[in-house]
Amino acid sequence: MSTAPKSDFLHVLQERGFIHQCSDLAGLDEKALAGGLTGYIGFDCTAPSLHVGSLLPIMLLRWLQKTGGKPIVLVGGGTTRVGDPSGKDESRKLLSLDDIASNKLALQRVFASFLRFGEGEALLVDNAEWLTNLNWIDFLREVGRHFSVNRMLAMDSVKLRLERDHELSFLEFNYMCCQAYDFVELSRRFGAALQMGGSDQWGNIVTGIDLGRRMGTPQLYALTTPLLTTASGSKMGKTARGAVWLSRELLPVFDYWQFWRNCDDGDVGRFLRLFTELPMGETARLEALGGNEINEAKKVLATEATAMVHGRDEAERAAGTARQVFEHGAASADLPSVTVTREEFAGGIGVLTAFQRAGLVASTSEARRSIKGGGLRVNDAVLTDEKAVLGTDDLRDGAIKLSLGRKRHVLLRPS
RNA sequence: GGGAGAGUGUCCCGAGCGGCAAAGGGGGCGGACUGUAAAUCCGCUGCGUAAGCUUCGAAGGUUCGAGUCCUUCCUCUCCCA
Repeated sequence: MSTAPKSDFLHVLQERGFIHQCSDLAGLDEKALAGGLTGYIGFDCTAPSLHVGSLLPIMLLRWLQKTGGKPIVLVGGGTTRVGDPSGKDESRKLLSLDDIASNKLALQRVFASFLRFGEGEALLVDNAEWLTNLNWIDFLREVGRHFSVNRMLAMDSVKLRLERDHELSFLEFNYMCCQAYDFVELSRRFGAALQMGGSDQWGNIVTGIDLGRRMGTPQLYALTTPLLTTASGSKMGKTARGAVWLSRELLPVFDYWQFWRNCDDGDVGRFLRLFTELPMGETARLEALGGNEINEAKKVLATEATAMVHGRDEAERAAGTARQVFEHGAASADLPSVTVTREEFAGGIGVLTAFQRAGLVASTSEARRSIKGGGLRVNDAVLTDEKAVLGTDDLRDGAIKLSLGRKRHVLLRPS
């Protein structure tokens, strides 16, 4: 880290704070400078979409492409079939092949907004292509003999387990080997020289480099990002309502915008650097805003980060909706909405049911409690009667505005 | 294979003489104060618009009554082999 990187790629990553560890910064810099650096990151397809927790690695691939490199998204179609052992106490149900396939599609869709795919551009490959056809004995003879158990035992992830006498299953041990082998395959097939990932992936990546050396690939490199926690110390991307998804089917664009808008003051600068592509001068200016003014920075952050995933138009619209709702205290037709059938509406809907239907509370019992605490509002009026029934009289511009607290609003419309 | 211990409110940790919808935290949500922030203070945190119903690893049993006692089973941890 003594000398500043010369390549655009590493220069950007360093000044924006993406780099936690690198196996050989100078060597990688040379390689990037020579042009055509191919790097990849692996993603499991266990979930129906990606959430903000994966955003950091995604940004790495994006920067790689922007600075002239070639990013590869490695989908863990093969490894997912085995089941990642790290999700331990849950009885890990094996995902059906159909689920894996549909999750993979969703993954593709998310990446489409971050990377350019096509001839000579970004690539999306599935490790099922080579992993599922492996023969156990052949694999042991050709690849397995290169793994040094001595080395693997010395790795932090393994060592910790052993020292604490925690069990480490053979499957887990092999998961690491699969990942290492992926690196070699990607090097051979596509000339990938760099694998990136979160700091927890360090051991796995380095094992891949080691395997590559023994199996005669060109020099491989590792680069990891810092583990991202919020200023209040919690893990990023999980809220009580669930993960902050990157696809609008799972999380409305407005809610995504709100997620960024509501970040801690202390996170603004870092997030601007990591999750937007604003020039450093601009991020520094915004970060320096104090007191009330920091809110302007948060709006910029929210809009920029949202634009990256959902497009500029959608982001601006979310910003506009927020302005109406929070700064003018008005309803907005663009708030997330939930529809109920006309017949149901005609008969009158109890408020408890209405709020549950809107997804603002999980159960009618919870709705009841929230009413006692004064947290629910109908058309901006605090709700006090849990027996109240909503009907046509409550419609304002064809919808009823239901609110939970100051921030969460949903429109209920008859359809 | 032998011995010791543990699994509690579907977020986590964690008390629980046979009367328990179950102490206490953390987290989360809501309210007040603010700036849609942080900190602080207060409230809520099983389902059910009622009666009531269902929770303490699983299944049985004892009892008017079981998280608590008995039996079997499952899972995890520790010690010996």
